[in-house]
Amino acid sequence: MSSDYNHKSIEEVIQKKWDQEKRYVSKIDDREKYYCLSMFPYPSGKLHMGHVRNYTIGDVISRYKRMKNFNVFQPMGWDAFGLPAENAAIENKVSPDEWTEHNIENMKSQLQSLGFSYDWSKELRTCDSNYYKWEQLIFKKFYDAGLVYRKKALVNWDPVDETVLANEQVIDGKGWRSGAQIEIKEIDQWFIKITDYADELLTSLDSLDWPENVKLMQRNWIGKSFGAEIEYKLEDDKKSLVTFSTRPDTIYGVSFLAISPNHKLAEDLSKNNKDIAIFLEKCKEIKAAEADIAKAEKLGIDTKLKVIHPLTGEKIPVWIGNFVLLDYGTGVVMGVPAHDLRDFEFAKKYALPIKEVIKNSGDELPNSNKGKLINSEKFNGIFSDDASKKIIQELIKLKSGKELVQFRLRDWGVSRQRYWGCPIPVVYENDEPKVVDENNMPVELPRLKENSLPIPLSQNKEFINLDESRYRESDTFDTFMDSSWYYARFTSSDNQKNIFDDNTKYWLPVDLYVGGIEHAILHLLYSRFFHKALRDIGLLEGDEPFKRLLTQGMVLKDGAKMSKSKGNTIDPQSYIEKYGADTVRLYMMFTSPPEQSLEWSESSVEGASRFLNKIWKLASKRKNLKFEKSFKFTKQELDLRRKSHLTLKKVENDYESRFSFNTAIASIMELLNFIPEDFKSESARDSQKFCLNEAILFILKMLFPIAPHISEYLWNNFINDKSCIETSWPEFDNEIVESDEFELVIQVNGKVRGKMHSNINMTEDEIKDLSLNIKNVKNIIGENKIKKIIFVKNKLINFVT
RNA sequence: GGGGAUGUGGUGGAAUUGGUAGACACGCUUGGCUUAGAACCAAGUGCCGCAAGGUGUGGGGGUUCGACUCCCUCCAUCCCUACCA
Repeated sequence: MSSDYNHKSIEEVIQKKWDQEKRYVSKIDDREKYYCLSMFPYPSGKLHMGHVRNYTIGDVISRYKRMKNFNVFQPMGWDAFGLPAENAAIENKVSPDEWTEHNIENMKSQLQSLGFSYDWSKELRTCDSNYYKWEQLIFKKFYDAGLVYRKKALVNWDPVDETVLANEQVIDGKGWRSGAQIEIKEIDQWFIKITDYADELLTSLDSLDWPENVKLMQRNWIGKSFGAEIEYKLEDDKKSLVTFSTRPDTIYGVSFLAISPNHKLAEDLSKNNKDIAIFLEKCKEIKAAEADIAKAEKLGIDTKLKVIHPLTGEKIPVWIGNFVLLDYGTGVVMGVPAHDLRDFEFAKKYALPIKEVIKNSGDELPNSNKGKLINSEKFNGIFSDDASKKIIQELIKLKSGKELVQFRLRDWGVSRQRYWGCPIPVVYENDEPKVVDENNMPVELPRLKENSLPIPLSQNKEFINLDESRYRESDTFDTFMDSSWYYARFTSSDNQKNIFDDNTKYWLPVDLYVGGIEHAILHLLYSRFFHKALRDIGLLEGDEPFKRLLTQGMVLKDGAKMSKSKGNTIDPQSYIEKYGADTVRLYMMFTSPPEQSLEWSESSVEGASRFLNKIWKLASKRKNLKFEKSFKFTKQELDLRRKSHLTLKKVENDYESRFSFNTAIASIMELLNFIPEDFKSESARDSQKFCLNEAILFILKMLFPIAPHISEYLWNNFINDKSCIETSWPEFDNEIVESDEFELVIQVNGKVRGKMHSNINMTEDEIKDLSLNIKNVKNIIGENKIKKIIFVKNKLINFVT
């Protein structure tokens, strides 16, 4: 064996071996299954550091689970539809499918060079008609189940390029290419009724082993709120405006109603009122994204209409407000300036009355706290919650309102006006939409003619026009549709006849899903919805797709997310070449815990490489020794054995329940540092050599999930039999781990004043006497009386004076 | 605007249940080896102080014998916000 650690040749040899053995092709067997999935990448061109981190975490856990005798399934594929392919086509004159194909090849070879244990036999890509024909079938089944409908919805329209823009393509209200002022336009689109499942999506979160913050985000996103629908009759008119409010207790504080600029009434009024028409035009300039609407200056215009307050009979003005969303509630807000910050600002700006109806001592206006009602006629003095109930009862009596549960969650608009996506399988016959028959699926995405730019399907006459009376839908699906069910299709991706099969039953649900925190809401919620809907259709079993979730933090450089526009990207490839896959993997796992963000540091990579070199030096020239009964261990030898077994125990816990790989690596490093120099020399006694070899054996096993190439290579050389490093995990010996000595901490008033080696069998009194005799402790206590002694067994004693 | 995180040495981070703050690593300093450098090896390294000791986990306040950890409050940074993936 060579004396230098040569990562290149080692990694090649080991990867070839895995390939020949087909080690990571998974089949159903008797062992407990473990489906470990990392979020598949969009094939943007090259792997970035976020991918490397994500996939290393998934691979470490997969390998560890394999050593623990689980039947592990870890597939990989490509989320291959999306906007960047179209952009690349426009910029570089390559067709989206060629560009995507090329990127996949490139990224696949990068993944392979990192030694991830994927079952490539199940690889899938969402842009294959073999994949998306099933997506079209799912759409049909959803349609048949009443989960699909058509509705007008808003899009960003670029009047110069004559195209719909994504939110990220709108910069400061202008189109990113044309620079034209974008408009908000309303067009017909397909929607999926995710709101039918709102309640279940909420309640079944409780059954999931997910990070609490992700569950909380989903709960808030679904946003179930209890409130009332309250009707305000328009003066001089039979019509009325209906508002939704979660705070009916503040109804006596209403000083205006605000309706959305997209509300039908607003549009009707604009026909005969120039000022309103101008105002609505102005509102159309604001980007449709929620954050932009919320940040924009709050503007309004008085419609001069008045409504009648259902309880007081007062006349209340109706305004149009640019901050009112049509999609949430009824598109009409009741303005209570005293108890809502937004309403307060609006009222101040337009000199509307502010009437306080909830009183808490010390609260300044505006405040949205609950409290006792004032200025509320017969409801005065009643507390908010109770008052809300009574007011709703009153409104019901007057036929002016009802109790209502409202969700913030909106139905999912899945239509996209793009080329590079899955065609929505619909044909219009005399303008009536009909979902395409299963026999006529897939509706294939038409290929581009050579050297032509991707045009939206709506402009592709050959594709669209079928005959005189029939034409195709020209929108494609949101790419979130593609990624909402891939976890299930992975299990049966080689089955051309059926969407799912027995393998699906065996492998699902995903036992661990690893991916970026940025997907906490949308992707994860859509997938959960898909799973439930597919269950109700009879295609899948179980209530949830992902049993356990690990959300990894971002990789940062100079405190910011790595991105091309900031020019702070680091290309993993050069590091893989220079230091090898094992070093890159080790670095990634060592630098910070998986859920935290990771700050890239150049020099720490070298540190990781140095550590592997040390392991190589220690292990490459040794052969394992079997335990001999004749060994009589010295204290120093026993100390090393204890350290080895303790480390094993800690690392197992870190892998198993905490996913705390950085601390696992730190303790392996500690063990390595702990080995006495003379144990390594040629002249060491056999019992010393045994203790050293035991440490090496453990180190190789513990390090394998993280740095598999070097560990397996050294293992094959070190161990005298033909055993495979990946098939077992060593067991620690509790008798060796336990020690009857510990270091006692002695405190005076909670401050450490001394330490002492103690035996676990010592009584509190013995410890007390010994501690009080320590010079420093004596000095600090001095003349003071000891009022109290806190004694924590096998840990500390604290004298309170 | 709403929602979710994070904040500890020069740097990445550790402290798992309220019980020794700074493990492990990077960097730096000094020394060894070397013609020189790289690599490697040894020692040191939160801050103030010669020392005794004091002080220290974003700021301020609180609970406790004891707080990075629990509570209140303020500040800063990052992520998501429904057409980026």
